[in-house]
Amino acid sequence: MPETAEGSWAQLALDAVTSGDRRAGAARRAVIELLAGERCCLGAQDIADRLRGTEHTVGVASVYRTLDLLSAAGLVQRVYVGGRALYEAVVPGGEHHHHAVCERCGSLTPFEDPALERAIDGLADRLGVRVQAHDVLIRGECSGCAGS
Amino acid sequence: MPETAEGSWAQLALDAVTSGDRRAGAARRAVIELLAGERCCLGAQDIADRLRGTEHTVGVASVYRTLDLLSAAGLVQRVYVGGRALYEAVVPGGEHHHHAVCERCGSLTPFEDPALERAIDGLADRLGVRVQAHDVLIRGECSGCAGS
DNA sequence: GTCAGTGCAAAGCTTTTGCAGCGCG
DNA sequence: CGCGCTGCAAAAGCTTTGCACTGAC
Repeated sequence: MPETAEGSWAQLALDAVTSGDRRAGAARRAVIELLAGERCCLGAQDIADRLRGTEHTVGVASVYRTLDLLSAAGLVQRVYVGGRALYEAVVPGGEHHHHAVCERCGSLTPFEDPALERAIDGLADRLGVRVQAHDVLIRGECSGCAGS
Repeated sequence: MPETAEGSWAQLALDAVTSGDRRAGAARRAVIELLAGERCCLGAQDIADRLRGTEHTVGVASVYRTLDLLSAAGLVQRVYVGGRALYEAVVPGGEHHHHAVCERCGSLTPFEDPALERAIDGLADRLGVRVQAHDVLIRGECSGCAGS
């Protein structure tokens, strides 16, 4: 989904996955294509299931292996919610967002907040750690569920 | 570990666990006692293992059941790191902190930051969600590992 | 032609559930 | 002395690993 000046996320992902002596098989291409066209987080099993009926069935193992590769390259963000891992395409160095999960209906809402990012940046110095990444998860009730 | 004016966290936990028609068996007492004397996060399996050699062996199932109870009462905080759940005693309404995990050595460092809390509070209004809780996890390299 | 990638199936882990018996209140 | 709690073991998920085979380069 996200576009950059140099090319689409899908292109970046393909590059990452074919760098070195790596090769781009059908499974990797299929996973990347699906992820590129998706706006919300997906679980590994979801990805395999969605690909099952299409031109090429992809095994769960290949999904995990591809996601590991992309995650290491900083091209997918791993979000743990409710003990499960969800994956989402992100452009490294680009805008980055977090999620609010509704405890009632389970819906996931993405959001971004500069003040939050600033607070975390400031923290890095104070703690004396080299921050590579950070995850924020808000848990509560979404506007739809709060009314009932 | 945390103390309040009304009593220790252990007492609060015991109260929570015996409210209504609930009873405090040996397993619940043992888990609460262990958690009360621990300053860092523990996994469910860790808790069961530590209790194995003591006066009373506690089954993993009882550990999970006790943790669920305490979690629902807001007396333990669940932290997902690396796909596993870790548990930690917290005083509801008291100071509350988050964690930085070192990607190199796996060490977990607690921290608190008012600016971060303010940013999240401000977010609640803007998003239109009723925020019940929030998790923040910083991933990077701790000061010890960053040098090498 | 070589060797990385792939799907399937089996294994590994964490967490949940079922159950007979124990023991708290 | 009833009913909730407990430990054990089995089950249920999610994720990883092993392996023979396919197919990219």
